[in-house]
Parts: sequence; C-alpha cells; structure tokens
Amino acid sequence: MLYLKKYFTEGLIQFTILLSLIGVRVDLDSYFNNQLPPLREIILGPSSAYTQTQFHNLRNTLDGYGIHPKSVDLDHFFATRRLLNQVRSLDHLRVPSTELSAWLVHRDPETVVSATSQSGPSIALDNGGSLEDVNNSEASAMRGAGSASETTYSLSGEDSLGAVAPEDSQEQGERESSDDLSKEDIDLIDILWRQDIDLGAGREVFNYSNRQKESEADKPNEENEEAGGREESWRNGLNLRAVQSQAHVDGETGESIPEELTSLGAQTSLSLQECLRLLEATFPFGEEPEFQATGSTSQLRPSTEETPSTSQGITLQSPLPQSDTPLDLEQQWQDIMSIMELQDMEVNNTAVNVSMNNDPNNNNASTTESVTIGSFELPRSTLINQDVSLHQASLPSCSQDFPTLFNPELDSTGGQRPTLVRVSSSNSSNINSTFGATNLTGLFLPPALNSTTNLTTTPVLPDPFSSLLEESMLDEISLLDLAMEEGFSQAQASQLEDELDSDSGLSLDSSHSPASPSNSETSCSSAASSSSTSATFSEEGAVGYSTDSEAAAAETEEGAVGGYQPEYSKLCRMSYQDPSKFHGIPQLESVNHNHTYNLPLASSYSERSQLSASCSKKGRDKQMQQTKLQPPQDYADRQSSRDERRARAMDIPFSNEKIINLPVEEFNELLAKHHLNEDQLALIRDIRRRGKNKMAAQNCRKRKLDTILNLEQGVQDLQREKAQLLKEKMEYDKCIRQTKQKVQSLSRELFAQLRDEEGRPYSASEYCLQYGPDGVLLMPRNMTTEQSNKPDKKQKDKKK
DNA sequence: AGCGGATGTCATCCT
DNA sequence: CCAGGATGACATCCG
Repeated sequence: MLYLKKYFTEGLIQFTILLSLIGVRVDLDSYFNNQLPPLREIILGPSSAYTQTQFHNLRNTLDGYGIHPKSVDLDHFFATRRLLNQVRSLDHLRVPSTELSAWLVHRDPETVVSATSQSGPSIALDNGGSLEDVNNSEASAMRGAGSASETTYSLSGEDSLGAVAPEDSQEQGERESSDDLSKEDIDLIDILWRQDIDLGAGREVFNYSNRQKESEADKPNEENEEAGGREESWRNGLNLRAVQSQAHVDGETGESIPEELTSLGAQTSLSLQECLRLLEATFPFGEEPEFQATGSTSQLRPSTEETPSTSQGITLQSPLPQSDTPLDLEQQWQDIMSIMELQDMEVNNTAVNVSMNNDPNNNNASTTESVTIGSFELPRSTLINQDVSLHQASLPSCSQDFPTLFNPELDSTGGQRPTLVRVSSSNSSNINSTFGATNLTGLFLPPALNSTTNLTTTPVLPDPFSSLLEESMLDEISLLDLAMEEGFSQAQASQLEDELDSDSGLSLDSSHSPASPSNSETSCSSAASSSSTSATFSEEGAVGYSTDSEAAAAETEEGAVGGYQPEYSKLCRMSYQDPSKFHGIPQLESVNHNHTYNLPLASSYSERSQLSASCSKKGRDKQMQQTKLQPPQDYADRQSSRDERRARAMDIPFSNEKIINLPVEEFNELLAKHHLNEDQLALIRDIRRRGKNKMAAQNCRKRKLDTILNLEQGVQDLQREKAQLLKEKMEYDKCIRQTKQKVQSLSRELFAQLRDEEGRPYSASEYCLQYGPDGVLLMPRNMTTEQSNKPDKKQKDKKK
C-alpha cells in the first residue's frame, strides 16, 4: 500500500505541477475537497483519520481549504522519505559516482499560508508554526517576486519590524513582479505546498511567503500572511532566525510569533554532506545549472539543458535577471532543505544548533578569501521550502577531484567571486558520523594533519600470528625436544604429542593431573607422568628421599627448552619431562603414566644420575660432580625434599609420590594396609596435602602466565585494530578535507552568481551565505551577527 | 650483599 | 564435613 500511495501522491503532485507549469489551471481545492476522503483512504488507509496531528488541524483551520491535511501529509511524508532515503544512500563518502540529479518540487509562492495567526504555542510542533494562511494575492505577488533575493526566507518578524533598508528596494521590485502570476496558479502551487508541508515539514518549510518575506518587508502595505509563515519557517531553520526570535510579527496579521519557534527550528541542523549535496545539485557540472521542474519534481541538471518548466526553472548564472529564476532557486533550495530537515527529524529531532550561523564573521575569517558577499543559510528547522528535493545525488568519492567538477562553473562565472560561504554544519545524524563534530566553519581551515601523523606514528604491529604460534606451538615443540633429548624414540614422541592433543584440560598440567580418577591403583602414577607438577612429584617419589633426580631432571629439561622463556621451559618440562624419564622402564611404558614412586630409591637414583650425566648443560655438570663426590645416600638426603626426608625419618613405607598422587580411595586403602601411628598418618596427610598444593600452585602459575600471554595477544590485537582505525580515520579526514574544499568552491560560485533585483552582485561586506537544513540563505551580515535583531533580515535565497 | 626469578609452602576460600 | 582445587602471600633457593 505504501508503495502505491507514495507513487500515487508523487505522481499527483508532479502532474499538478506540470499542469501549473504548462499553464493549465486546475482547481485542486475543489478536487481535494470532494475527493479527499477517498484519497485519504487510499493513501492513508481508513485509520488515518485517527492520527491527525495538531499541526494538521491548525493548518486546516487556517487554510480554510478543508483539505484533510493528513492525507497529504502522509503522502508527502512517504514520498519525502523515499527521496530522503535516496539522498541518504549518497551519504557514503566513498561512493565514486559523481552524478548528481535532484528532483525539485516547486511550489508557487502564492500558496503561502499565513501562519501568523497560529504563532501560538501550538506551533511547538515542528510544522505547527509553519501553518499559515496563504494569501493568494500575496502568493501571486510572491511568485512574481521570483528573484531569489526577494524571495528571501524572511526571518520572522522582519516584515512587521521593517525590513532592512538595503533589501527593501529589491524586495519591492520583486514583489511587483510576483503579481504576474495568476491566482489560480498560486492556488495550485499552494496546494502542492501544503502537501509538502503535511509531509512533516512545517508549512514554513515550504512557505514561499517566508522567502518572499523580504519583499513584503519592503512593502509593508502588502500583507504577507505567507510572509509570517515564511518567517517562522526560516526562524526555525536558521540560527539567524534567532534574530527574529524576538516575537516576530506577521506583517499582515500583526501576530507575533513566539521565539520558541526559532529555537526549535534552529535545533535541526544540516549535515555537511547535505550541504554538499545541495551545492552540487545547485551547481551541477560547471555549466549554468538549471532546474527542471518536472511535475512536482524537477531535476537539477547541468544546465546546458533547457528547463522545460520555464517559470520555475532556475538558472544559477549570475547574470540572471532577478525575475523568476532567483525565486525558483530559492524554492528549490528550500525544498532541499526541507527534505534535509525531514532527514534530521527522522534520525533525531534533537539537532544541534549550528554555531556557524551565529558567527558569520568567524567563518569568514577562516575562509581564505576575504570577501564574503553573502551567506547561504540553510535553515535547519524542519520548516522551509521543500520545493527542491534531491532525487538522486551522489557525492563524488573522496578521492575524486572536486575542482574538476566545479571548475567549469567557476570559469563561467568569471565575475565576482565572493568568497566564502559559511556553511553551518549541524549535527545531522547521518553525516555526523563521518564528519564528526566538524563544523562547516572549519571547512576552510586547513585540514587536520592528525590523521597523517597518526599513520606515520602508528607503530608496526607485530604479526598477530607470531604470538599465537609461540603460544600454541612452543609447548608441543619444547616437549618434543625434551623427549628427543632424553632419548625418546619418535614413536614415543608422537605418543607424547597424542597425549597433548588428547588432553583437553585447562592447561597441560591440569589435563594430566596426577589425581585424575582414571588412574588405577597400579598405574596411579599417570598423573605424575602427564602433569607438569606430577613430573616433579614422580621424580621425588621414584627417587625416594635422597635422589638428585629433580635437579638433574630440571636441568636436562631446561637444556631441551633452550633459550625459551624460563616460565615456559619450566612449565613444559614439568608437564612432560617425566614420561620420557620413565620410558626406559618397561612396566611403566605400558601405562603411559609415571610410576616412579614405585621404583626403589636406588633405581631411581641411578636412573637420574644417568640422565643427569647425559645432560650437557652446565648445571648438570655441577650436579654430576656433586653426585660423584658424595655418597648416593647423602646426596639423596641432601637433594630430597623436606617431606621426603620427614617421611624417611618417620619410616613411611611408601613413596611420597604415591602418597600424593594416589586417588583418595587407593590412598586410604594403602594407609589401611599399613599399620601406621598417628604421627605417621599426620605426616602422610601433610605430604599429600602439600604435594597436591604444590601441583596446584604450579597450575595456578601456569594459568597466570597463560592469562598474561593472552592479554598480551589481546593488546597486540587491539593495537592492530587501532592502527586500522587510524588508517580509516586518515581516509575520512582526507575525504572531509576534499569535501570542504568542494563546499568552499561551490559557495564561492554560488555567491558570485547571486544578484539582487537590480542585477547587482551582493556585497560580500553586507551579505553572507549561510547554510542550514532549510537551505542556503543570503543574509545581511548585521543580521547574522545580531540575531536578536529585527525582521530586517532580508534573506534572499537564491537558488541556482 | 642484594636482586629477581623460580619454586615450595601455607592459609584461605570455594567447589 | 572432607577432599581437593585455586590463589594470594610468604619463604627459600639459586643464579
């Protein structure tokens, strides 16, 4: 349904616009009055009536057209949404395509509704303020005013307060021209405008009246109900509006519009990209851009083409007569801005006011070129002209050369080149991400070098895999090495590997935990053989109380490990060395476990001494010497652990390893077999406890080490990620830089082409361009600076 | 002699 | 409640 509705609405609008352009007069009002209910049903569905908003109600009342606002609004909303989506698709800076096409919906000025009456709090709604009754006469006049400058989006209250002198003359001229349009045309346009407004943008957005407000200001006599609406919309959109913020009085009605509106509008901000799009749309490729109005939508194209819709077609060329073209331009801009506003609204209503508008001077300063003729104001507020909607616009990829695109235009413009334009970048949700907080003001500033710096500074990150390899591979490798060193056969080594692989425990140690239940009584040693700690234990146990096995074994293992980290080497050693040692013992081999504790001291001792002898490491030699020099028994005593000595002293009939590693049941059985006294039992229990705690401590330490290694790995990964992000940042910065340049050039071009009613270029000293969500505004400098000032603002939007 | 790493041990908590 | 794992703290050994 939505889809159909969307197209239906759009088509209807376009058709109407076309008719209006052609000169065919359609009485839309009557049509809508009669048809609306059905249309509404079609478009909105039966339930639509329930969803009416205050805004609509206001409009209805004020309009007097009796059109159900909702239908139009929704329609518009969907259409706008679609357009917005298309535009958003362009957000990607990297999109290479440079093509830009914009659909413009033209609204004739006459349609303006005077919002003045509604200025009340109800306006709080985005559009609410915009709702205004439109004077057909005014609208027509407005239309006639055509020249963008005249069409200025009047800041609120300007009219009543009295427009700024400089603009007045121009405005008057414009006004006069505006009269040319027939009332019918105006009505038609007005209807279209309403639709736009309903879509979500306040009427103000579309209000022609606002634009024309300048002219109205010039001509106080003429009532501009519309003007009031325009003012409102502009206020909302522009910071400048703040100036108007003082209660702005509708020229005709004399109603004052609360400042609140202004603030509300100001909150919406225009994103940089949006501005760029607008600029691009406005300045298609070098040539004088013309807006083609097709039905409701007109495409912005490079201007070589003739605009079919003559009346609404806008030419960017500076020489353009002030007549209609400027006005159209304005409208288009407004439309664009309105769309942008919608975007903002969708994303987040909490837009940030653009600081730019407030300080035009600052911006100027930033700009390289000194002269600022004027400023485009893009009203951020939701309200504003929606005449122009970008249908398809794509930003050139960052890499693309902006200058190339725009140079032609620049060349053509030849004459004055106003410099800078101030762009207000607001926080639009979409763009913000890319541009971040960058303010358009900064556009002209030299790009930050941070990105490059970062890149250069970014340290080369170590290969992530290296660490992994280290971690994962070292253990196994070291084990294998050990095995080989100690005379393991390849088969044995492979067996060892299998053991490693098969074990899925926390750590090697844990997996091979001696205490593992699987061990049978006879083979109870398994733990010792497998686990790192167990190895040590097994040795102890096997050796009995007096062997040097531990030291010798340790050294041997260390040698195998080589220069690797001590921790690692030790861990590895602890985990797997034992099995190798017991290899030579047939009975143990079958089980794969360490049964050293079963071995008599002598045997173990001899074995160890052999092992140590085989070792080539320095520590080993020492031990060898010790071993040779001292009697085995003494040496064993000296080397044995305290518990071993104690156990021997207490005449404990079995080895410590057995005490430690036997499963509880077997251990108890063992104790039961031997008749032991209290002291002996206590010692045995302590030995077991300490032994287990020892293994636990080793496991704990290994885990700590693993944790540290993992953390290191994580740090490396993060560093790598950081480097990547920095790289991306650089790229974005580059894009932003290019975009800024492009905006700058476009702004210059635009300003250069602006002409007042008399065809004179605007003085940079007097005017400046301001960008806002609502469009680009040409604002008097004093207005910008003094936002609180009166309606003087003669904003003349000149759209190209 | 002092330092730091490795290891053992204890106490404690938790499962 | 016991056995045992986990872990911090401390002690000891050793280079």
